[in-house]
Amino acid sequence: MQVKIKDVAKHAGVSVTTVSRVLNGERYVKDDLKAKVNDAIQELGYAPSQIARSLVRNKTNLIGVIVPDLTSSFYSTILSSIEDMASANDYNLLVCNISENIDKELKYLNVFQEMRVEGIIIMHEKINEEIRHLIHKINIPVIFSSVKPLDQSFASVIVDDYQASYDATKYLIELGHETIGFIGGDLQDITSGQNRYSGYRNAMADNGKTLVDEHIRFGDYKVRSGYLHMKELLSIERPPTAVFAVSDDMALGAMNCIRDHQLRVPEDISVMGFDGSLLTELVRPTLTSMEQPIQEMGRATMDVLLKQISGKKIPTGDVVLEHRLVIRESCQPRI
Amino acid sequence: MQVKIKDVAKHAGVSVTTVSRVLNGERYVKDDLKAKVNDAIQELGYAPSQIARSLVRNKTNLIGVIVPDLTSSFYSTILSSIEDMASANDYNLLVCNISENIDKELKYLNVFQEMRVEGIIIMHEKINEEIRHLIHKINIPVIFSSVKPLDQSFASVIVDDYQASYDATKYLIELGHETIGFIGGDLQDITSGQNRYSGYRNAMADNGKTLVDEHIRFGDYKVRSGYLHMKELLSIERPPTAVFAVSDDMALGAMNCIRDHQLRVPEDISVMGFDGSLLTELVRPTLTSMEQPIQEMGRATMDVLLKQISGKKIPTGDVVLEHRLVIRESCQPRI
DNA sequence: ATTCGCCGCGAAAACGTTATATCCTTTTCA
DNA sequence: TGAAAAGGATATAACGTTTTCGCGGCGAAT
Repeated sequence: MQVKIKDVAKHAGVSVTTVSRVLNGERYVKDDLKAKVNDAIQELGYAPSQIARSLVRNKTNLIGVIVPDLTSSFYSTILSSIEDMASANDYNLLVCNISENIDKELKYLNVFQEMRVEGIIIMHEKINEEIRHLIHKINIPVIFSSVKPLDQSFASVIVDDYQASYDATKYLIELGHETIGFIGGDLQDITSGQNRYSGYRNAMADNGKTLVDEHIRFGDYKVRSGYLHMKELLSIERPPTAVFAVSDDMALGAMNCIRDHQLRVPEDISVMGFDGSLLTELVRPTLTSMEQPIQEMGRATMDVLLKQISGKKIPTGDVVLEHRLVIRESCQPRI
Repeated sequence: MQVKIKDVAKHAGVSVTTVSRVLNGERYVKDDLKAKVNDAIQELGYAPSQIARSLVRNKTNLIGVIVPDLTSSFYSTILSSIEDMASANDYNLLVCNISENIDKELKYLNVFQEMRVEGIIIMHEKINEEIRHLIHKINIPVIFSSVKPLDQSFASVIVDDYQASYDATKYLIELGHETIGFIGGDLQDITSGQNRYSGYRNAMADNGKTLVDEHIRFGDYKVRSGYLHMKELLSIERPPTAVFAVSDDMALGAMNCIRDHQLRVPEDISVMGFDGSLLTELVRPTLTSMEQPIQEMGRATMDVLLKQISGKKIPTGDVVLEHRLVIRESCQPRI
């Protein structure tokens, strides 16, 4: 059986209350007693039970995180940054990896509620009515990181996806490309689906480029999806000279596909990514990408959440971070 | 304030005990009462407090995980697999990302103890005396995943790193390579440092290849490290015609370096990786690699840990999984 | 007809902490 | 000098559950 505060008290010859005082660094304990208590703690190897502590303090120092895919470079980087911030603020992370598994998400939201987590971070926006309702019901601060759900009542930390996509497309246009393929995300996603698509459309239209239906495809942000859609783009009569994929993973897939068709990036086709994940520097050619400040996104997420938890309501629901075009090797002027 | 079991009891007109019985699916509750209780739970939106439950049951359903680097494809894949198994067995994961930060590890081990986690998973082997001592002291089942520390008293799930490395090297030898560069890990690591190095050495010696000091280098498993060490290998007079890096990340770094020097993989230099991470299929050329069964490793880890937790002591401390050479494009016969 | 055992329920005692109330000292200050 | 304030310690009541125990009622077995 674990040693408990009572044992420490007995061993040190003081009351339980005094031990508790020493543990929590309160005043009103003389140094000699404090020393005796600390010795006892040391000797018995006592570690206070956070469970009991949480119960009486009504505070768990727990934060629940729902990640769509742990193995994705993008999400794991955000998570890593979130973990740093959490640890620095003495919060612990309960993580759930829902790989497209909607049931698991529902289950975990319940677990989070039962565990009395103080806040919840969600990194995807495909929330159905049931989940939306549940989130509202449980009355725990929730923040969306890197995505923004339709429901305006939820806080979120994002970039301006529309503008970022607009800027990325514009850059390709400025390089002289007349035809620019687009590999988008799920149109049911507002943030990364619709907004990025609109940005692309409007940049094209504003600059007098015609939108070709054949050049526009929608994937699921993953490498394989980028590969397959690129294959389709290459199969049409006059493939675009540049391709904008709304995730680095899909951009990588596209690059691989292009190479597998004996074409070169960027000489034959320029490829632009989105996210600024670690991948961009690991692949050859290095990937020009519309970068989200991933690290900062994690930090900002925790920042806002911690404020929500401590009761300081955030004035606006959204924190919009700056996107940044990082030019590497995968895009070049149209010759 | 949260609604509690007492409120449910009052609302349903029964005793607290009865509500608890319904919650835990015990017998001895008549159907009509059960229905009334369930209605009350529904109406009040009651979720039982795991905190209180844990306290009285002396069981938290929590498992602590210490990951060296969340952003690494290898670790995040193991973690993802561990999470799946945990979730399936109604366990929740408390994750800690220690990026070379030894203090953070110490801190988290304490947190794990205070949180009364039922088991701890550690994915690195650089544990110093203090940590070793602490782990022994806290008396919670601990298992090492993908690594095996010197201390034989700890359980672990690994591959036979020596043999895997031996086999990988032998494959390169069989391809006709006379000179094979080696980019190893930290020699202070038993599993991935020493064992893999010995495997390489012995495979070379057993097949009459001379070991060239200049061809042997030691990195830190990361992409950048592979790049830098490959640069050194390329700077010597007669670079090896094949290179074996003991992580896929380093192998990728090596490939990038080779390409940046206007050489081709595998035509000029063959590159062999280790791990079988997702990267292997994402890069071009695809990476031949000595694959660890990453998914299974996560599963086996949880499997053993759960048995340890339930008190069924595991006969042997180690579970050794099968490694497998997966031949892709990055290695070819020496011409 | 009495005992025995299972049902079906509730009251109350845990679980390991912190918070509250209380009590005795000692110090401070008018 | 006396009263109030502050310091130092304790006993006890929470916190929200599960578990133990006990107590009727009822059918079956003795």
